[in-house]
Amino acid sequence: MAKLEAAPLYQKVTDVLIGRIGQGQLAPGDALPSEFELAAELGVSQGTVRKALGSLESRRIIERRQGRGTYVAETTPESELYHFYRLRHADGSCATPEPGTELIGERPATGVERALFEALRPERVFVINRARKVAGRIISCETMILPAELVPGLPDHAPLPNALYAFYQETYGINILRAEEQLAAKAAGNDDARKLGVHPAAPVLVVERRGFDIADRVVEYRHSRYLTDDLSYRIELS
Amino acid sequence: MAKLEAAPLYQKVTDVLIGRIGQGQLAPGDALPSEFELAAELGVSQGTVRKALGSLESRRIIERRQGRGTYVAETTPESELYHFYRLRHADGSCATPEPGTELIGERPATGVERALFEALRPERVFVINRARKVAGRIISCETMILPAELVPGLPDHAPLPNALYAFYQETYGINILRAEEQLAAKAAGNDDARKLGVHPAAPVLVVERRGFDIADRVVEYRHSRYLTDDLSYRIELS
DNA sequence: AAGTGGTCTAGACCACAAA
DNA sequence: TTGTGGTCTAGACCACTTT
Repeated sequence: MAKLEAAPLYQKVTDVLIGRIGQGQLAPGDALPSEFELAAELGVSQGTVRKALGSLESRRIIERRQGRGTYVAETTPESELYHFYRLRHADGSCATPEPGTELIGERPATGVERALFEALRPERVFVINRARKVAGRIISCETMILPAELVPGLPDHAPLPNALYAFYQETYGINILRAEEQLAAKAAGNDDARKLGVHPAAPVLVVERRGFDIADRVVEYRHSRYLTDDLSYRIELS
Repeated sequence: MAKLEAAPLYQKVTDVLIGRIGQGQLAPGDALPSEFELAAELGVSQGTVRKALGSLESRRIIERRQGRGTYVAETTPESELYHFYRLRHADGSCATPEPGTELIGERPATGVERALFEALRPERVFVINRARKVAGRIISCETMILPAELVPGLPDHAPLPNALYAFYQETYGINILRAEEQLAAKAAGNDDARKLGVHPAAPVLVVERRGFDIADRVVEYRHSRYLTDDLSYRIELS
């Protein structure tokens, strides 16, 4: 016999809900139907719906509050800052960034970029270059690259807010749920040294990030260079 | 009325099992009783035991295999290498390290160290200094500090194996489940430059790590310096 | 065939939030 | 008071592994 019905029921429920959220049928902040309503609608028991909702909650796609209901997760500037923004002072407190310079451009995607955004294979990309300060001193310069069709009219929103991921979500319904990063210590080099106001041989922390959306597609590539003389990049491995 | 019975039943079941594993009553590799046996023994339903086991599995404290049973997780050198060892080649493959120099010492704990290992407040600590190579070239030097009472007779095991966390577990029953890290790019400085064979101004990736055991106590402090000219430190944020 | 974990159901009761 | 999610139970059946 061929192997049919391989996926468990709760997985199908999960997929249905991810589909609705991904398509914008359920927007961030919206309430989901109650467990019993979903169960009736999808023809499964409440326990099965619960298991699916639990899985979505653990992936921070939804939020559940006893007595209130279940809601599509919103990326608030505060929560975003603490999830993917890792820069901290020596005492462990968040090194809140201030806006510096910003530059937004559009150009055709290179072959490398089309391979990177393989699920979307964009013709064109937007490129954001920006620098940020902490306590008045420039501490980072970053380059963000996004498929143009995902974020139409991006330059119209300049200057972009500090918490970019919350902005992507509010404006374009793009929800970055996880990221893969490669870190290295490098000499600044001439360009970055000028932007950061340091010597070209000064060590900088170079972070390459790929940001993945709800469907696990790469939707943002980010190349950041940080000055970590007084700050550190704090992460947790588990 | 005072707030009693605050913790849900499955949480208590989880705690009981963590206790048994933490005390060595159940050692890595051991099979747990079946769900029904645990349920009968603890006076709860099988579903409640399942929820507790699911929580332990998601924290990688146990492993469950359909048809086989439930086992206390073993940190194999392979799995450890990929969980907490983050160094990768440019193509994404694991940069398998080779042994370099190694030096183990013992000394009284400083005040800072007693504060760091606050749950244990050790009188003495072991200090491991070692360098490692990739493709014949020294790429890291690391300092590990552990409370002496946790790892008695540590120097007798020299030279220590490459996968230290698996060694801690097999030899001392210490299971490091998660870690917090602070990363920064710094100039090598004279000492590290000599150890790593680079110029004192060369950029190195400095990683400070606190390793937490099953009871969420800090059991290892690690200070690593990596050369990231050809390698990168790869992590996932979620 | 026997025993294990994996899925699914149905229903009870509790805790919390809002009207 | 009503409706929501949170906990807990009891039992059915399935899938996998070992004997």
